[in-house]
Amino acid sequence: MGRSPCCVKAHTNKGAWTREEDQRLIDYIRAHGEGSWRSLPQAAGLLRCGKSCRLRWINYLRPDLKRGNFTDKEDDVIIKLHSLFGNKWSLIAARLPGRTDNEIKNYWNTHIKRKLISRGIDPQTHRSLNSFVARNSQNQLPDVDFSGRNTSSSSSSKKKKKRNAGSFDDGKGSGSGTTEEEEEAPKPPPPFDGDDHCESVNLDLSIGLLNSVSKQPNREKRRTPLYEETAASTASVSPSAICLCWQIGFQSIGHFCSNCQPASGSCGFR
DNA sequence: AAAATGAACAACCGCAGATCG
DNA sequence: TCGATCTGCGGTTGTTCATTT
Repeated sequence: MGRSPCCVKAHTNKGAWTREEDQRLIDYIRAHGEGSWRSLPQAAGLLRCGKSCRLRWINYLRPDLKRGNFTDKEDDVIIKLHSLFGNKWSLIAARLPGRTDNEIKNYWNTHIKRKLISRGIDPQTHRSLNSFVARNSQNQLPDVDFSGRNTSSSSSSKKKKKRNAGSFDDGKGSGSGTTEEEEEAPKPPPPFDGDDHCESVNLDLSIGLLNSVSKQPNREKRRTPLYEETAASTASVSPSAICLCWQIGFQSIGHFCSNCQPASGSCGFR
């Protein structure tokens, strides 16, 4: 589209980051802060694209990242938020402190999709697969798919994996996989029913919320701690907005928006 | 033991929107 | 107001490694 490339690709490294590159990036950001990604590589002495530096920092090096397994509650929050927002991974990540959109996206594609399918729930529509078949048989189109593609390569085999993340050992990969174990265990009837849940979701609300949040200037959004920003923007967007803290399970994981009363343990909007 | 397969996830790509001059 | 630039996002690809054949 006639845009200049984000960097001079002839002199940039690609692929896995080395420990030295990571350290350079960390040192530079500690000294100068985030931002100016385009000029950062040169300033930090890195032969990397600025975009690549940003991604590495955001997804892997940021000190506030919570590495390791996703908990059951995080699973549930992700599923519920996905039913509201679709593949808006950044919005979902904003509500899961310490998790990145990339991490959640990967986790969704590799774990949760299969989990939902095994429960008979369509991962995109969050409706029962049976109802999907039934509606198709009536010649009706399914609900709009946010991504419009089918990336699932589902397999029934569960493999226990232990990997080192990145290009070297930092301990990140050592803890993954609890949800896989859960999947193997015999499950009670699913606590989360796609149909029931979807019926309770006001799509107009979710769409309005999305637009409002996305209208905020990007740089402002980034400066604000994720969960604070989320609650504040949600509350400020619309005075009559419905607080989702309770619905999506914030309180069960110890997070409250400004509309909620932690002391009482109840949400004012509930 | 080797090859094939598939899962996991880091990293890349291209686009859209925001910002700047 | 407009074009150039920067940044962030979502989708996709590449790589590694565990498991299966």
